[in-house]
Amino acid sequence: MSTIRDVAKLAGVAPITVSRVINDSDYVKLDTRERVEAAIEELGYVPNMLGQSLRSKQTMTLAVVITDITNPFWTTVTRGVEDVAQAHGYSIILCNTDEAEDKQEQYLQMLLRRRIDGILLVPASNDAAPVELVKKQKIPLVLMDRHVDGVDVDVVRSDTEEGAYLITTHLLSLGHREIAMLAGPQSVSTSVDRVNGYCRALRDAGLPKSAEKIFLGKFTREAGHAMAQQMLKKFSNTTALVAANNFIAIGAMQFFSETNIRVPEDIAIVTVDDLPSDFTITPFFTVAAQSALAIGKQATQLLLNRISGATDAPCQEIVLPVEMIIRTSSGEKLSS
Amino acid sequence: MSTIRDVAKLAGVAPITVSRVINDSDYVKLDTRERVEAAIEELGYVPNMLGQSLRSKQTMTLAVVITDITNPFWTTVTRGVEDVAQAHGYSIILCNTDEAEDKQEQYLQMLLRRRIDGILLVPASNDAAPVELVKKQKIPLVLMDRHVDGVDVDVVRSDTEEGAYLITTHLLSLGHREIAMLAGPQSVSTSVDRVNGYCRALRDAGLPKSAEKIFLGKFTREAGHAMAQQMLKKFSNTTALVAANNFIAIGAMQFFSETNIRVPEDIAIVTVDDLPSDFTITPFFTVAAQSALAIGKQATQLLLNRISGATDAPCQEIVLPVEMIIRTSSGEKLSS
DNA sequence: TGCTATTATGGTATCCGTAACATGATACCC
DNA sequence: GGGTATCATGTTACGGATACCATAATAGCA
Repeated sequence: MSTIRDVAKLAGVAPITVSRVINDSDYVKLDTRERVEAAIEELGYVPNMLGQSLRSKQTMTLAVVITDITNPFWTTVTRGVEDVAQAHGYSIILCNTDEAEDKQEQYLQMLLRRRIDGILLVPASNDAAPVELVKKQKIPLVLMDRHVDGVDVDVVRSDTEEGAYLITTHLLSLGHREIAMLAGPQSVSTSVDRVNGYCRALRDAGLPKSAEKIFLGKFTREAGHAMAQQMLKKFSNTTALVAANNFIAIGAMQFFSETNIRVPEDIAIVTVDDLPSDFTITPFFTVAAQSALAIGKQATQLLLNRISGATDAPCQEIVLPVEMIIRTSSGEKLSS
Repeated sequence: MSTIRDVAKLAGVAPITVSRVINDSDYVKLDTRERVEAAIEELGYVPNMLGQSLRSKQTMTLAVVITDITNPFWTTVTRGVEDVAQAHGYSIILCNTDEAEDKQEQYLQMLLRRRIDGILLVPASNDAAPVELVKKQKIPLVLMDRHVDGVDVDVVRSDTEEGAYLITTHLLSLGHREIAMLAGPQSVSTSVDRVNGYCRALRDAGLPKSAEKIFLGKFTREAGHAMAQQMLKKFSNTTALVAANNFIAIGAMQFFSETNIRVPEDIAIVTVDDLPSDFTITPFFTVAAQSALAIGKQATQLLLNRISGATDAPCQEIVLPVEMIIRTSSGEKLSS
């Protein structure tokens, strides 16, 4: 693969002149420019970005560190990131942590070595250490979807507490009183926030004691299945269910379907996070929908502002609104 | 951000000694090593991979060029790529072409500038030019899912022709005779292959003339919706439908649901590509399922072999088997 | 003609890490 | 003691592109 010097030699000029032609950065006589361009063409020369980056201290690369690209929510977030990044000439490196802190740590170290221009991180846990690690190296960082306690850092997320509040309140308004919650892990802020929203709704309805039917697990279909089973065993009088995300809801649905429990007739379900409409024939779940695309786009925009120095305001937390969409899974108003 | 020279100065050694410590590459006295490590710690030194890459001519980076990360099929392919890449110490750069040739071209140029070690490409079209572009620069390249005519290049894909054949034959075995096909674009090999599988099945059943009910569109829900509408207008006696992918199937389903046409009672549907089980409560479609994960993994493995020089065999085409899964959308055996 | 402004091009050093080679010190053996 | 093998560290140059400074040629103007 040829270098700028090869091109220079062939065109009979100095390397710097070739550089000027490539970057349109300075005076070059038309005749010289044409000779250089011919040489570039002849050699199939492609500028080496490594050299450029070493000099300019810019890699034009952002990293997206998410938990799992297989999850349509992160997929959509990533898409938002990619769109904005690409429009500004940045490429993105993709990292799946699988919610594992050691994998996350490993990835972050690697990203620092790569001199990435900025990182978009969905923290695997509430631990501040990884955030500190990145901040110490002065690499711009924006958290997506989840916040981390005790660190000053930019965050772009949805108002997921409000989302859980809305859907729980909806169940209450339909007459439900025995409402269980199937949540995610305690180490993840979105899980905690959703539990809080659920509790607040019950408190506001004067039913603080009901808020004991909380099950902690993971944000997965398997966990939803298992938690639904436990829940029914422990609280058989439950008439409605708040799932902390769509996978939990689907897992629970599968359990109910296996045990011939009808939804919403026997038990009503609401959940946070919609399923992408492209994958569903008839949308079924009553949900608190958040815009994954907006999270990705806004986070990237903020990150790019930090990188360019356009925004030097103190760290901010951007909280996007959620929207409740009422469908069939929450059922009708209870008659009794 | 500190450099190897800063560390060397602080530890009172030459830069190369620091390099030796970092890479464990040569003799270093224990006492010196400790001094260097202390200096690294104190400065928070992180080696700059740009310098390393410039020297070693390896970026330890692969690119995944797919059409849309929002599509669960590509998502799973990407996941397979990431898993294998990560296990071998490679990072991946993600590119969405949206099936647009100009976007693809732009991305490929950028990847060449970045001196990526290898590219995993889902070609946006049948055009050989982009493949030639990459091959000219001697960058290892493996195509995924789709093949391109007239170029010698590695390909890893599913036997999608056979998949379409299987599901069409299944419809025939149920007694259907008026079977339409809703296909993707003509410029994409998987679309053409699936049409061919459909035609072969009809030919084998002695119904060559039936193979005229072919509609070409895109691999999207919207296109599926539109094609289903056209199809019924043109051939109202159709009793069964072969969709070229799951999005088309879902779009068609939505159209039928809007117009009160029952599936499978009024019209049976089969499709290529399963929906990820995590997103579905009760799987509905009879499908020819391919393993997206396997495509990603195998393609990456092959690419890494090419990069390391382990495989210097001529270009190969790896065709993975598909599996038919019979569910409700194809219905029962026709009584008449 | 002489002077400054603009245009056009090149030399050298630098970004950061490491390969290649060189040197020096210690250990070991006959 | 002299010679070789191993250990330990350093010097120099290079990978590819470009910022900075320098130089030279042309243009413009009094």
